Amino acid sequence: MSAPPGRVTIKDVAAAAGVSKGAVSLAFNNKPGVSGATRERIFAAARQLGWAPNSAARSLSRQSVDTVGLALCRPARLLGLEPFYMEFISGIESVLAEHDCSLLLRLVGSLEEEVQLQERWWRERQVDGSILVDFHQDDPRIAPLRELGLPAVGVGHPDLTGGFPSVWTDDATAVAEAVRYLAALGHRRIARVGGPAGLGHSAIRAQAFERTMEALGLDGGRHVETGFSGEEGARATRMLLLASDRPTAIVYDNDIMAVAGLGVAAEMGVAVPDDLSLLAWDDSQLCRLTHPTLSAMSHDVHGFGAEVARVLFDLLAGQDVPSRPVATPSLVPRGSTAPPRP
Amino acid sequence: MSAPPGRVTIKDVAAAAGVSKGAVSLAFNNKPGVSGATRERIFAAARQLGWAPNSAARSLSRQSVDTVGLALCRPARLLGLEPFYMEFISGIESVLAEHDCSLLLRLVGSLEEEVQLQERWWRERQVDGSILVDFHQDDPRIAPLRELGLPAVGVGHPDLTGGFPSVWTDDATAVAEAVRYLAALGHRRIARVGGPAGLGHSAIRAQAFERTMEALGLDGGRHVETGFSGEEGARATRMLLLASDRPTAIVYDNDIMAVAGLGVAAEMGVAVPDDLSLLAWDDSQLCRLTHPTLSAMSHDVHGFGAEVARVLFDLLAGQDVPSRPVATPSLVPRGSTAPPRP
DNA sequence: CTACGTTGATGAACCGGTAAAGCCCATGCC
DNA sequence: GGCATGGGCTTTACCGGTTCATCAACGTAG
Repeated sequence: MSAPPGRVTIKDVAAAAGVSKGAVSLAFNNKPGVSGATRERIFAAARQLGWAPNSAARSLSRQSVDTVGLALCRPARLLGLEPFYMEFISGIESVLAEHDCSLLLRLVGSLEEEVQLQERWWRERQVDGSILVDFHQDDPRIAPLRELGLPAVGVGHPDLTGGFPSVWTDDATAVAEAVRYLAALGHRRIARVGGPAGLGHSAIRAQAFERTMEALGLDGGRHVETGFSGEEGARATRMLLLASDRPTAIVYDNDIMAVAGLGVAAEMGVAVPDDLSLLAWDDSQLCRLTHPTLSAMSHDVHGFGAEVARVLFDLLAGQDVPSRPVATPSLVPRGSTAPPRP
Repeated sequence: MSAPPGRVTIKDVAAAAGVSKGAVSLAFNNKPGVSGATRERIFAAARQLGWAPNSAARSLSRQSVDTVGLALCRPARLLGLEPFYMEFISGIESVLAEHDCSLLLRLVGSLEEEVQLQERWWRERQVDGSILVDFHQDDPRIAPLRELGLPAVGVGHPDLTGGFPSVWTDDATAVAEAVRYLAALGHRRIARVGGPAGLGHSAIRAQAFERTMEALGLDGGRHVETGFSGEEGARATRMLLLASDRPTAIVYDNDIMAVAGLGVAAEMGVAVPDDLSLLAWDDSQLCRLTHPTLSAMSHDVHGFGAEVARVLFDLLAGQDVPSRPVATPSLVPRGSTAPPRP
């Protein structure tokens, strides 16, 4: 017999290497107190028995679980479509992996449900900390989770994250850039199709949009606040295009809605970009697949996620973590924007 | 003082309720041996102290962690685009949640890396079992993971999953339906843009495609095996459309490539569906956003994920689990398919 | 009145690691 | 030679639950 299959523990390894379990623990955690030779024997024994330290036991004595939580609160149908999240998650994971840390992911139906979940995660010590996304204005998660003492970093402007250290993109500046660009092309009637009104970054973008339009002396740009789904984007676009003084340019809050907008324009026989310019947000590969290709406000979503994870680690390490912005999204002009036809 | 903040354990609850920790444990696990009155006192104490059982401690003695693993092995950029996975994951989670079980998700770069990861997960008992997806022919994960004794369910045809109980869609039948439909419309030159050749289900679909074409007496349909990305789909489409006897219909292996194909057709001035019919796979919202809308082989991806999770639970419960198919994808005709122009 | 079965609860032994204190021996130094 | 030093390893006490053998108290049947 070699491996007593199934249940090999540190004790077996210790026995096989002829040392105490303390020594095995030291060796496996790269701590001083074991000679090179012994260390070798221990590793050899472990390898042969196929042993790795039991994570539950380790968490129990270490008082940390090397896991962080992320709850996403949008209908799955939407999430699947938004290239943003997978990319973001992959960025998070790239950093977690360096620390041998895992991501606990959960899709929830409402913010209240998320609060429940985060409370359980934290009370049961299933996570060392969490990442909070999609802040609403006066977000209902803030109070209970702060009181709980959950270590968490917020993704969103510091004004929104209510004291949780945050990582954010400067959407206001990006919106201004987008509008100025369209205005420079000669557009006067610029519209915006945004996400849900309650969502913090929607509000920020909406305000920046208004302000920039005003600053440029353009009449109150119309904006429609809707969901993030393609269907809603399509409906909003249809509405805008049916109005008497239809806009000559539309800025969308994500890329899926922009794709939908493109579809609607085609369906209505409105030429893009000649009769209508479209500008997407959260540039993903999708923007390069359509015809015409979609101009977009592009940013490094993977890097964004990675930065969030880094901040969380700093926080967990007990550091005093200041909120910090990541690079501002920048305009990538493609085929869907052009000067309006005179 | 009420809550000694941070570290309230079962002992504190027991003390507060005036019982032993054993009693608290019994109460919280709904086991007999505590009277109704005591049970009440215990719950009251726990609620007041904000206590929930520490998951590490519980896993340690229970010998199970209520967590299952899922590793996805495609570049993040792709994953984000494929609506399939998020939907699939959400299906998995809907069932896991019922069992208070969590999903450990990880993106990996190669199958070898996945093997490493699964080994670690299992050896360290971070998971009770795993879900394996994207089987290749002669998949290199099978041997090591079977030897390891990892409880896992495979997503894919039983021929591919090498002894792991599997849940699968009958792609061969679906492909046949797709081809027959196009043939019935009058198409003679039908092409297929498939996923990577190594991928098991690509091979199955490819073979079914060939066979059906043959059975219908159509000349060897051309098919291109490529990646799953939009860019690759676009390139493949361009290639097909530039050939001397260009196809009048193309079947894609996912929806993102079909969208890309639509873009290419537009760019090349090929009218869809008049000059070219397109048929997507893995129907998602995306297919309804384009113009024309995309006909697709549609299936219930959420339900698929849920079924996979159910099978895994059965397996973990020690049942003997037979492989089972879920519903075959079925054709949803939309605007991108029509009889070829004479 | 004793024997017996139940119910409600306790205490101690685990689960499989980590961490800190302790022990032994070789060395260095005065 | 005596004594501090420290490397190498063992011992032991946790971590916070679950589980099981045990026991007291309280009917209830014989």
